[in-house]
Amino acid sequence: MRIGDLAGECGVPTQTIRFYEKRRLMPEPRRAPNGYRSYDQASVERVAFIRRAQGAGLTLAEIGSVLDVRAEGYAPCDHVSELLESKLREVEVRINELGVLRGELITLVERSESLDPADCTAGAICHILQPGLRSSDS
Amino acid sequence: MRIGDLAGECGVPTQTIRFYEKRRLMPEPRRAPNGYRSYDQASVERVAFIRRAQGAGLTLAEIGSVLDVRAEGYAPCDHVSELLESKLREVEVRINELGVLRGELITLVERSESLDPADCTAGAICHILQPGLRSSDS
DNA sequence: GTAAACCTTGATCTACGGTACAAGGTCAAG
DNA sequence: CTTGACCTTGTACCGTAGATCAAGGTTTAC
Repeated sequence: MRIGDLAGECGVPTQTIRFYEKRRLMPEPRRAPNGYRSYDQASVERVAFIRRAQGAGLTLAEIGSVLDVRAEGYAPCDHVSELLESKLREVEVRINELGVLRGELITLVERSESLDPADCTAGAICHILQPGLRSSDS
Repeated sequence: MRIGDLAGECGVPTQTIRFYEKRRLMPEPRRAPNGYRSYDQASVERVAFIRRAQGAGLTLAEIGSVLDVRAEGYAPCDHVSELLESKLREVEVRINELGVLRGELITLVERSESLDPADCTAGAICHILQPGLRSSDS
């Protein structure tokens, strides 16, 4: 199986396969006598794993660490669990941050509805975005 | 008032002031006879406005559009309202996306707790991240 | 008189995951 | 024998967003 076949089966461009190889996410493949990369079904599974892991929000570096553990002969489950839990916490932190921002935006939108543009002076640029919304202006 | 004074009062580096000028967020300032930039209280307010708008999640490009409207002599309130509402929708979309990801991560973490690492074969790399989680594998 | 602050232009950084050439080698069909 | 689809390597670039630094020169402040 040549690189184009693998790429086609996995739905990624051939360059991406080479890119993964350079980043050590894919092992150096066997080579046909003409120098062409030669892949098998395990390669398909490996690319698919990478894409699934990406879908779960893992970075390529994190996925690489999983593959390294597996390459050392250990089941990477504990490591994967940690990564997933850590990623989950990251996502929750981000959701909370965005929730705070959302609250501030709602406050601003409400303010904009209660203010008359005719009262907006050039010096302030726009009175919707005036100080006094946030409490911690230290 | 020189650039260092302005920067000090606003709590930003001097380079940032010049950067804002290059991006047309700050107007070209008057110059002292020696060529130094010369600022006044309006400049302080302007920088403060930019930082407040950033705090509300607006990009520098969006802030620039607000300042352009003001520069044309109009109160930018309607424009600011639209930006804030649009930003609010963006944030909510993002929160929802992250919520979906969060759900998937939780499913995976739960799965990892119910699976035995001893059952994890090398071929699959890690059985926690196996197909079958998502329904839309079209 | 020297250290700090200012001036200019232009390049580089962070982070992430690719994507696009360019110049050339290999191989089957017609 | 030539066209075209495939492959090889290496290098460079994209795009987002907001800075941040370097180099080389002038001016001010103490």
